Amino acid sequence: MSRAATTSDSFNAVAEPRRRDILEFLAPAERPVGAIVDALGLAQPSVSKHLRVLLDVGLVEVRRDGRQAFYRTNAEAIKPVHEWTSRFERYWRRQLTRVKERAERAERESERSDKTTTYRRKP
Amino acid sequence: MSRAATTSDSFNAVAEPRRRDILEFLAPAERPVGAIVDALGLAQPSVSKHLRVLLDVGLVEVRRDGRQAFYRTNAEAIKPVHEWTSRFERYWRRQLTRVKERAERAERESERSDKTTTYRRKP
DNA sequence: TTGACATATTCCCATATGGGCATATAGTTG
DNA sequence: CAACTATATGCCCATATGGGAATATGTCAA
Repeated sequence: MSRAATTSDSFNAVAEPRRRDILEFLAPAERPVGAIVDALGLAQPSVSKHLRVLLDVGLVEVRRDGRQAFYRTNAEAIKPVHEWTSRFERYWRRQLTRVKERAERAERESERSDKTTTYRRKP
Repeated sequence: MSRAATTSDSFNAVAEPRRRDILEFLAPAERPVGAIVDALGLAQPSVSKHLRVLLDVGLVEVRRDGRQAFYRTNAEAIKPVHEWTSRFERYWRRQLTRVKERAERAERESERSDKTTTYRRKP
């Protein structure tokens, strides 16, 4: 079935670096498409397409005035992502604690070796 | 150039619903691959592939013991995503305020019509 | 060594982009 | 109406998946 459509949810829409840039740019105040093009140095069609995706998932809103289209970030649509990541807050806090304890322990006991090892890619 | 590789960053890795499920499942404690397969009802090869992606971006860690591989969520790798979304917190708070004010105003003044309209897709 | 068990890889395929470029749509102005 | 401006779409193409099935790799037990 291939990949899920970016059009379906905020998580996918936000996975695109350029779209994140656009969202940041449009968060303080609404801007016409041309301003985004100038500010981010992207091609106009490209910006329109990204805006289309963002609009489809509700991450931005538009206000048309004459031949211009003023877009603006709809911050509320980012909340779901924020909330999802928040569920892990307790865990990374806990991990930090563990790391600290481990460091202090290592400082006390000079040396030792574990039977099992924990790997992490791309160190 | 096509789409950015999911392998490159947490944002893309987390865009996959199944991978989010896996991360949640592995957050409380490490689990062997088989446990994930059973718990989420996914095919074993599929799980291995998702774990591979998560491992590449550092979202999980492995501890090998015999023929089993115990995976565990590395919550800290989710922080960047959390922090990025946090930058919009002030905006959605502000928006909520605006919405509330608008509602109260509407309650007072019976009717009125705006010159410009704000659209949102897929209402 | 052989066979069972736990994971990881590889192949193949259908689908979804994202970028570049050209063109279609409006809305504006002379 | 014609020329111009601001955006939106359509096309084509290279690339990255994700799932399913089959197979490879590694480990343990008899």
